[in-house]
Amino acid sequence: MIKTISREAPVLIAGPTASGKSELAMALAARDGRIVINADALQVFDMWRVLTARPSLAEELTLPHKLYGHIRRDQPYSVGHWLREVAGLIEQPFVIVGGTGLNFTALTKGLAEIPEIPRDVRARADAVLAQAGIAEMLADLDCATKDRIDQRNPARVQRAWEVQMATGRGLVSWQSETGPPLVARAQCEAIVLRPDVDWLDQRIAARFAKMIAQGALDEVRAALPFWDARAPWAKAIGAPELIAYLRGQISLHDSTQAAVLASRQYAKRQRTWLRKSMQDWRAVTPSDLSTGFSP
RNA sequence: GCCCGGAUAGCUCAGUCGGUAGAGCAGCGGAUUGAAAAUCCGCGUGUCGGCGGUUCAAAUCCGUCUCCGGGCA
Repeated sequence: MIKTISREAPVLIAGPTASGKSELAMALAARDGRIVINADALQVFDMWRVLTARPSLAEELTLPHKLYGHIRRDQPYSVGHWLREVAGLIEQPFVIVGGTGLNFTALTKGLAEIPEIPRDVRARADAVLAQAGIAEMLADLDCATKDRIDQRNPARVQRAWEVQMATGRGLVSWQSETGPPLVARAQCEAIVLRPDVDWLDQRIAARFAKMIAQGALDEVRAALPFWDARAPWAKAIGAPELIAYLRGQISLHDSTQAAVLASRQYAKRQRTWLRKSMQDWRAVTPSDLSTGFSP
């Protein structure tokens, strides 16, 4: 199957967690001399290698990998940062691989250029939401924005509020000026991995057991002193669960069960995204894939 | 063998005075323009353990059988 993938065209690989994306990306990188660019929101953080199933040190030494583990926990990071970094990397042959649907949407459909939200605005937003609630925030938004966003979703309302406060302009107004995409879908070999659900569930469970065997607990223990459940890096699946174990709140068995469950639920959400927004991508069943790659 | 308690959705359990049942979790479907591994929305027919009986009407009352706990022998 891998022989049918273009050697020249840019390659995008999306798919749910644990579907074997990285392996395919590395096989293509090795075959065509491509760099591997990460499109996964959690694999950018430096403190997680095992827990986010980042390529191993050996793999990173064998093939050029970009945007993996390069963000410290105190650095702000988002799709916008990611997209700007990608823009500086695509002069050379590449394969972009990851499970974050939003990143691929931003890449192939464009992202509005909205200034970064200052820390103090974020802090103010957190306070308003906690003390006054969503209704208070909605009152500060323009009609067009209110109509567009999901008013019941605090994360979406807060984002709109922050943009309004930081720029004096409505979110929808900014979004209406979204420019052309960085990478056009038409010029790419776009592949979406669609594993059988039962197959994936088994892989997820097996992979978490492997993570534990490979030292995931050490990684989480190292993060314990500065643990902040609200921080983006703390959202890595398995991190809150293993923290609870290290704090003696639950057993390792229960912690593992909870992490595996959270992974499955994440995969479910990814399936919904991939199904809808990657309809024109080439669907591949990973169990049919034999990449032959080993570092 | 006897006594007590239990058996209701995939799981854990509610269910009043008899009017054929509903929560949480799981699961499924959906949304997604800078915290996205985030965040949010929607979806509840199941031999009420089996069989008989009483009743206009039984998850509910009675009998009996089966299984699971616990106790006494």
